[in-house]
Amino acid sequence: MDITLMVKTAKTEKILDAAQQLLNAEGDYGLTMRQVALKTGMSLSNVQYYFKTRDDLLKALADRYFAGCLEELRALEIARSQDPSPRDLETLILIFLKHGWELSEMCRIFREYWAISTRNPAIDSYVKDYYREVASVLEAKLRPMASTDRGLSRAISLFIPYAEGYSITATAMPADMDTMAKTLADIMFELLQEQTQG
Amino acid sequence: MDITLMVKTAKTEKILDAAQQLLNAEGDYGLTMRQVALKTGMSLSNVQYYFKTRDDLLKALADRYFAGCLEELRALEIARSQDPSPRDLETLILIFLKHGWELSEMCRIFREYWAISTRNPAIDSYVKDYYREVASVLEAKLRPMASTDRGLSRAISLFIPYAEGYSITATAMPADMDTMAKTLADIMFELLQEQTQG
DNA sequence: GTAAATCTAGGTCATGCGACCTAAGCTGTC
DNA sequence: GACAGCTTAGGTCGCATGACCTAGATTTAC
Repeated sequence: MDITLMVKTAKTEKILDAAQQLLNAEGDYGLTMRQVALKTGMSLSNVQYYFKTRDDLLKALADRYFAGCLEELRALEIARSQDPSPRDLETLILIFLKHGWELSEMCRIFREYWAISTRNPAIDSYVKDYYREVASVLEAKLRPMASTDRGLSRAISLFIPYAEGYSITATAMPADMDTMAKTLADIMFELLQEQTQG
Repeated sequence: MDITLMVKTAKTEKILDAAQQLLNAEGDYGLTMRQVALKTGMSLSNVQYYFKTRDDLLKALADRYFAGCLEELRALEIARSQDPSPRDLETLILIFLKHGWELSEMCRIFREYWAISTRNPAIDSYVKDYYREVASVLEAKLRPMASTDRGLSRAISLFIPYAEGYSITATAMPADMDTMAKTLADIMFELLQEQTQG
């Protein structure tokens, strides 16, 4: 086994971990090569040995981060009762909404990427691909419950934007989280069950 | 009439205009006192005379910006036909979704504020107040179509997060804008028309 | 007309940044 | 055990930033 590669990987991961913490706590411009060096206990030039430029680091971090989020999403199981009901969806929906309500680390980091992607084509591409993949994964998960592709497609195209937007607006909306989880579950269930084109 | 005040207001507005352009084009950290000075043709210290610190400028800009957005929203009229139908809502919904699809200047600037608000309590407060006011304005506009407060509240708590999230995910979703506008109009109409508690 | 306020300009300061360069130390190979 | 490639450290460079200071110009008030 190649020890060198292990060490290299370990250091790289250590740098990315520190970078992620900084992005979460200090934002885009709080993530500097020097702060990463400080946080990892490495010298600046050593960090720069593994990531030649800040942009390289930013891209590698985005790559790893989005991949991790997708893995987490893929691991999510949807409870399926014998008799399909909106309840099956509610649990899934609540997981997403809770993230947003608590402004989890994930939400904070995504806010940064949304802003960065506005001016960084590489990151923009990562973000776009990420959401496409989220849609694809959810599509696969919900397909067993869906009567038509059209209903499935609409249910997903409703849910993903809602969940992302919820993480921004949650605490300012009149209806509370449980109410909205139920509401959304009912709506999505209906979309998934639709038999004819409306 | 107080000429001094007029001049002061004019310069202040000029600075805020430049700051807004910078925030839109270059993001949070592209908005520097020096760049504002350059853009307005003023000296750095003159800009700093009107806004002592960068943070003051950022807060004043947010204040003006959100107020402007709300004014725009209040000016929006909802077409009401004799016979209420989802169509009445669709036009309104499309206005919001188009902003997101085209990643308008407004969307870009909001992305910055979402990120900034994560680490700046003053801006966070502006953002929260803004969305509360958006909810309140929409509530007033849609109330004539609503049968129950509960339905109204849920319709709004569905729409606002969706619209914000749509500006992020739009181009990655399987269903297109027109389809989703129709879908959302139907859903909101149903929520507004609901007679009994679900 | 003069004194006070408002406004404008120029300059300086310490700080932090990314990129780059050079020279060591380490490690595994032949 | 020598050599080559990978790894680490220290230092420097030019640049941009926000905050601050001082002084001069302009306007307003009395």
